[in-house]
Amino acid sequence: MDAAEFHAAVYRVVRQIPPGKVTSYGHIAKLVGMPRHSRHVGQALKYLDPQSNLPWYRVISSSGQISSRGPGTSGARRQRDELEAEGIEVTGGEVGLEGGNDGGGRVNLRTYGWFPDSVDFGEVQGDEDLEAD
DNA sequence: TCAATGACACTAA
DNA sequence: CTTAGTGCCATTG
Repeated sequence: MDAAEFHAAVYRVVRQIPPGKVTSYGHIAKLVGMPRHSRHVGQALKYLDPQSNLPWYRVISSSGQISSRGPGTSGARRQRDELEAEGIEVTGGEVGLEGGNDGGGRVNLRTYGWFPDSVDFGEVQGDEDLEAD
């Protein structure tokens, strides 16, 4: 699979994330068939066009933590704002609480997490047996 | 080619 | 709850 295909696959999955829900880089990587490429999922999102209406903000780390794109960047701040706009509660990252805070907060995956075994943008794997929560 | 990097994940303490 | 360490692998200099 080429980088372009990988990116395209990531975009397809991200597009399936329902409003008010979030998922993790690792899970997306799993859905596209490359569970070890969690880091590259983030790369794909970074490489996408600003014009794209892709809900990249619904993708966070497996811990529910919004990735801090580094001090001086407003990416995390925007992401937190978008998530709150979707009705998602974001804890931490309160501006003004700590100096140099770029807005990195956290989302409760137990409430807003979206982790399907597969997505319906194409074919699915006949996986029926899974652990009960 | 080698070395360093990264919008990560997982386990242990 | 936190910090530290290890694994991961395409991309980049």
